[in-house]
Amino acid sequence: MPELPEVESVRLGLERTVRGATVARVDVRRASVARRSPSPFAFANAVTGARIDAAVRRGKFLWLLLDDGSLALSAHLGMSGQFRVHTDPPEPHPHCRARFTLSTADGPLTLDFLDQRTFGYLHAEPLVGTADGLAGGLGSPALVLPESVAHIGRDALDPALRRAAVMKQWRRGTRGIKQLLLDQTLVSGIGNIYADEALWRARVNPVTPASGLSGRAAGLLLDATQAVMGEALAAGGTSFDALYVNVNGESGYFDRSLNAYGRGGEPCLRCGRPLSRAMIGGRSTHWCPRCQRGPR
DNA sequence: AGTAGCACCTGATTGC
DNA sequence: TGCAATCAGGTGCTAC
Repeated sequence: MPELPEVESVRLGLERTVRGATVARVDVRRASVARRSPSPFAFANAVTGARIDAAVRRGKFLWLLLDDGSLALSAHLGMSGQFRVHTDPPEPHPHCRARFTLSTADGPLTLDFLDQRTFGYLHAEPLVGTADGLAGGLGSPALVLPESVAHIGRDALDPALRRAAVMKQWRRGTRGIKQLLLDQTLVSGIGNIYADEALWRARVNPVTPASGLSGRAAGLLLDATQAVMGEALAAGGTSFDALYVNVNGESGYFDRSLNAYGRGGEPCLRCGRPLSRAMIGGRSTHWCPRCQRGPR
């Protein structure tokens, strides 16, 4: 779930609460959470004793910079990951996959990584210099990213996102535009909810072959994507239930603003026609058959 | 090289 | 009531 606005809410929370703290102890409660590391012990050893300098994000990929950037503690929330911070730690929740005990100037702090569906992970890895996630262009500065994030494109709200390059990539593909929106190597951070919302807003049918999109339409779609995500971010993200919360366990309320996602059969808020719903590329997709006319 | 399909999981809900 | 099928906000590997 968590898409860019939700992950950004988590990043802000971590930045506020754990920046400057030192990792005193790591308890991996489910070995598979560290499956990208050689072993859970290797993961725990690598981060124990490290100081947290910053919380950084690209798209849905999140990492804590440790010890002046010598190491990244990467995290992906998958479908159901959460970070929760406690000053007075409860018994670990059944979905708690790892517990970090941090020491801070104000005393100990507990950071739990919860993940019901276990698609999320934690990883300790080096940072590598990369070219921009998007090819070409002049003067794109080398970026330092965790190894596992090196192939991910700039995120949709990154001011340095090269719009022209993204639109060109979109229009080159043979897949439907929805699948391209979800391709994290081109623009990152767009997930199934915001893809549907952006397409509805831009009045683009999800199965439109991307090659058939005019340059103007592609630009408007990118505008719509950024607008939707920006609004969701301002609202603290989208959540339908207790599965998606910030580090304090609070939910965002952008779900009140959804126009397409989850509204199959309900009237389009622009034209009143019932919205369609179907599986596209394995993901449930919602659109207005009148406002978002198909390619033919 | 680009793309479709599936695998990875748990839990809530729906339908028989 | 019980049990199976279906669905959920994501990514990455494999086989075409």
